[in-house]
Amino acid sequence: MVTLKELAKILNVSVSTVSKALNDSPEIGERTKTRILELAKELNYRPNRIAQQLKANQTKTIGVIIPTVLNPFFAEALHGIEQEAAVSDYDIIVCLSDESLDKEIRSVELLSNGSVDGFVIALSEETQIKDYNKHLVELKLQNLPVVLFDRSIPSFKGHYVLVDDFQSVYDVVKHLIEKEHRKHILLLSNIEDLSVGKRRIEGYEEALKEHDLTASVLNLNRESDLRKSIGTFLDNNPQADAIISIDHLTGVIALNYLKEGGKTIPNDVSVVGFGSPSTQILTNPEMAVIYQRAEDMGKASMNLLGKILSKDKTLREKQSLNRIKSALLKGETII
Amino acid sequence: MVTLKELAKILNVSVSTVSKALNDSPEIGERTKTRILELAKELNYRPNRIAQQLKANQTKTIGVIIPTVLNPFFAEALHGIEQEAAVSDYDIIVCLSDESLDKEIRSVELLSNGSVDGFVIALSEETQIKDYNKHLVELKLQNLPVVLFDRSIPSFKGHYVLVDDFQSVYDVVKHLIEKEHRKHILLLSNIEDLSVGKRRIEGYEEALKEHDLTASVLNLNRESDLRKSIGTFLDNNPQADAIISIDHLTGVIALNYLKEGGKTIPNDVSVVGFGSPSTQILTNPEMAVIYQRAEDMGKASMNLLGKILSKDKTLREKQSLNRIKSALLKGETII
DNA sequence: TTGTATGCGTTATCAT
DNA sequence: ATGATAACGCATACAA
Repeated sequence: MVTLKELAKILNVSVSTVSKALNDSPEIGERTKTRILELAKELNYRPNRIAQQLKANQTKTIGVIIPTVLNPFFAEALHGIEQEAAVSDYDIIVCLSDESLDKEIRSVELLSNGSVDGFVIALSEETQIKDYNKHLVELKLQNLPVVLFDRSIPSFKGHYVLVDDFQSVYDVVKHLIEKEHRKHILLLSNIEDLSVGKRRIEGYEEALKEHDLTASVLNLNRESDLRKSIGTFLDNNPQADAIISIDHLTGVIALNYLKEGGKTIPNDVSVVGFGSPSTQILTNPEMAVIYQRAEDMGKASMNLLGKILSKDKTLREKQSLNRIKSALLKGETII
Repeated sequence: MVTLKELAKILNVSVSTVSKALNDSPEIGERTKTRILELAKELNYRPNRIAQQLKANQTKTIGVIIPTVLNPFFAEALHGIEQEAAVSDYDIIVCLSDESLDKEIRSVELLSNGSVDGFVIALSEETQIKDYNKHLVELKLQNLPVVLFDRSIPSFKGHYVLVDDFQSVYDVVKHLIEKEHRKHILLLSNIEDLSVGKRRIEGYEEALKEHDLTASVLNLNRESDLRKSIGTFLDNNPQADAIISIDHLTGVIALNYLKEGGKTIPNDVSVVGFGSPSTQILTNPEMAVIYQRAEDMGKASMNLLGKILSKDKTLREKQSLNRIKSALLKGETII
């Protein structure tokens, strides 16, 4: 890597002159400026980012911790985060928790040592179940801003980006009942342990209750053979005229199963799932989906974090704090 | 952030003593060591990663540049990369090229300024089409190791992690012909512009040629309405008794279309697609898939890069190079 | 056993 | 207009 020092040596000027010239400081004369600029270009000089980060006490990097990237929802969210980060010149460091609290904690610790300026996190399933918050509190203590999205835990108050899962399912079920005159609506889930799952099921139950219909929920979270379980469930509920799936998978499976059983979709049975347009293309007729705007949530989260980072005085506080620290260490007195 | 300096101040020892103690140097006495360790723990001291990186001229971070994370193949590959990186204590910075050469170049430039120790890259479609390699050559020049996976370009020689796409498709088609006695095998593709797409189509054509069968390929790369195009194509080829899809999408669509048209899968028509087990769960009966071991490729790529990084003398060279540089700058003579 | 000095590459303050 | 110096936080060769 070409450094300032080398440029300075070659041109017989001081390092600070080179630095100022490259930063287009008005202090430097035009002639020397061009000389320096030209050489820098020729040698393809690029300021060492790490050194800049150390100096500025700022990394322009965000830590992103999500459960997995295999789930299309998080893949899309990550895409949104990356896009939004790019426009603000932020890099993202990605860690995957695999739905494990332990890995999540380790990732937080790994990155909260100066590696990043802030975090965008989707909590792991285990974190939610255990309602564990110490690692998040620790970040707060260190003045590292965090934005949580999609999943929340009661014990931690902070910046959240969430959609109203209760309302969205409630609305859909209400529509099925009132507009499509459905009376036997089944709910399929493999995410009932998650906060979003719970909320969605509540929305379903509430809508049914208001119309004096009975709820029928199939929980598959720890099920391995999804298709078999769903098949059995559907066979046991032949009167079903609507299915609502609250994840991105069970709806597709149910729809295929029903079609194979000779049902016409959506005439005989309405099938509504969660997901995004890319989920829909896989079924024919296209399954109705509650459009989970994962990408938008990602963007919104990153955007929020960016605002916090720029507005927050944390940065300036850090800077001045450092001055104070230095002074104290030298034994000076602070006014 | 708590620093060495602060710990030193509090305990009335020097910074280097603290540093050595925390790195468990045998130079330091047991008593002082424990004192220091305890305080460090109490104040939750964590070495500033950026400073360490600057000092060591090494970031323990890998730049990952992939076209997108919305395509399950790359999502899985990323997952593999992350896993493998984690075991070697590497962080990964992820950039998405969106299949654009321009974004890919920018990402490379963004990260090749000391931010990362090496790269794992899946080239963008545009990069492949244009056979552009300057940014990669530039990395070589800077001694930044690169591992490319899944997609190759003729003009760049370097570390590649690829699967034999020709062979895999060739084998499958041969099997369809010889074992399942299929005679009218259609190929569906929406990736014919990519190197992998080309190779797969060649494998298909070769196998057909050897049996004197005629190839029939549907290229959909720039098609917007996949389902409609596929439907028309299938309608125009009613004699088809096998479909091979060389991407992760068109096979699923074709299978659903055929089933709806009353065909029995796989009795009437065999359908084989590309993808992974998670693709299969979406269709019923499960579509046969050529298992694209995306995760393994990701792991292999990262693993290879890790080996290059550790074995390569680059590091030591860098170190000694720095000494030499320093010496030269001071005007000293090198022996 | 502990401390001093130096350097990683950059930027900013203060002299000249 | 240019340069010397210090500082960011850490690690290490060298002194004591």
